[in-house]
Amino acid sequence: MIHLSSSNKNAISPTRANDFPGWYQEVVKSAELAEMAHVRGCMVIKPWGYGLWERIRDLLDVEIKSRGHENAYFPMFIPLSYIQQEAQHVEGFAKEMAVVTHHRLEQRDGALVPGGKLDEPIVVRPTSEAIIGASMSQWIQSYRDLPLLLNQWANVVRWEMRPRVFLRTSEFLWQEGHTAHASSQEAMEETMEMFRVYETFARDKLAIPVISGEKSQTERFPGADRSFSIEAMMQDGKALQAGTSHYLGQNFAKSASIKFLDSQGELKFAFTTSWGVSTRLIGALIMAHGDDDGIRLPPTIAPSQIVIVPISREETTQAAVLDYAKHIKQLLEQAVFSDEALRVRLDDRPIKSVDKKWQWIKKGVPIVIEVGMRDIESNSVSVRSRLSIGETDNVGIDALAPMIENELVRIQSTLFKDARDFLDDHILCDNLSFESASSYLASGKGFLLAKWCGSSVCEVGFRDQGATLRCLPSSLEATGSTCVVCSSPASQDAIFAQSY
RNA sequence: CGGGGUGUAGCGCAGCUUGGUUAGCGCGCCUGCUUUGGGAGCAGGAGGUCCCGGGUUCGAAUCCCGGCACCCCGACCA
Repeated sequence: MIHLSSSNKNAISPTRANDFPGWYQEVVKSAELAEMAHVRGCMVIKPWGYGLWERIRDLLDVEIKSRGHENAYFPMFIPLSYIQQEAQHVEGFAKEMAVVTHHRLEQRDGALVPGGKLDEPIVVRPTSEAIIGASMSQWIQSYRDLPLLLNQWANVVRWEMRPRVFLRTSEFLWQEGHTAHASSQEAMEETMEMFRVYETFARDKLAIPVISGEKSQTERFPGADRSFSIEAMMQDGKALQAGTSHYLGQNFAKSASIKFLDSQGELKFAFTTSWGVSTRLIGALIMAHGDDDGIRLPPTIAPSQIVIVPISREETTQAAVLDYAKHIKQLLEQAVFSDEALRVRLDDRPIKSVDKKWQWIKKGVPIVIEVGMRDIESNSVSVRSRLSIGETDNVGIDALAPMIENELVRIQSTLFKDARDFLDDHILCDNLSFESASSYLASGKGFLLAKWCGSSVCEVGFRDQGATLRCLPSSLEATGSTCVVCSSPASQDAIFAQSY
């Protein structure tokens, strides 16, 4: 190992410890992931950030399709009357709906003003249950038409009060699955199946450990009978809902009239589900894995896993170094990580190599390979892992491909392990008094795993501490036997935390 | 929509309290030389409606009034 780092200076500031929100924004900016657009609450997703979304999309799309779902596309404009059909749905989304009321602009006194008022206002989809339900009602007549398994990759709009890039923007990208089934049991199985897909995806692809569980009644999706979420922990101890799966029962079937004749000739309402993850996952990646030098990307998700930086300041050697770099690129593209060929990028931009190095570190590329004349002469390269940016490893070409494959595996598993250790270290599961639990939650340093009696009064017992009931975990058990809020006998386990 | 904060070069900021040369600094950018496996050095250079509008004044980045935007903390949420 050669130690090259001559200073303790971080690539970005502030640090996580000094100012976590400021750090988050600086990571987004310095990694060129996105920037806020001039339209309030909207973001411009830049190529590197969109590359992350493309990875998420491509990997998840395989999982979705392999379970029999087909992609389709529905309009982003929804007639107001469709939205009005499901009462809970209306209540949940009305406050954040963008409404289109005109269909034309007119010149008036030198300014463009809306003209052509619509008879019925159109809302921009905040989610597509309503409009997909309308199609489902036409497409489904018989039990032979079921199950109907759809998914769409789309943008949605929710007029948010307090936008934060990737975490809460007025427009965001997501995937929304919508299915209809003949029986409650089958719909419930679908809900759980996709829930497990998200849980596994977060763990194996994003390297983010999650706590999965059912949402309480008050936290449920508007219009759902049951909602399930995966909750990830950010490095400031707050929870981030990273994916949801909903069992909608017959609520939307009734409001959209999704009916079918069963095998006995009886007309019945279908049972529907919906499930989604969004560009918020990129925010989760940042806050789960980032360090004080920027984002750190799990190799599975990195748009480029390896960046090769040629080092050749003398013009006479540039061609040779570039050729060598291309050779290394070809060599590595034969190697494999997670059943895919390595994604290798050669950075031959005409800027200083040391600047390139720092740029890629801030962008979270798992491995940067630096090559120069010295490497050519010794038939080797310098390998710098994102896990230890201050050192490089000199690796002979013969050993390079397997070494890189191993290092990518190590990075993927280390990021997951570190995140899991952090999660484990920041879940308090002692049997606390209400006062102790309150002060712990108010500090915002982690999750509380505690017993809950199930009452909606106790559910919001930590409202003053800024904490809510995140989910009722399916695989964790709290100590004690009484409700952390009211002290009456309780059997349900609950995760309380501050959240994004 | 409440409470606080901030708007000055691409980015980060100083100057404002107590109005007074040509508005500065660091980083970045451009040119040249030096350096040449490392977040380099020297010299020169480009880049500003000091958020917008009004007011006070001989004179406003600075004081006053009114807007707007962004950030942080709440209420709301993927």
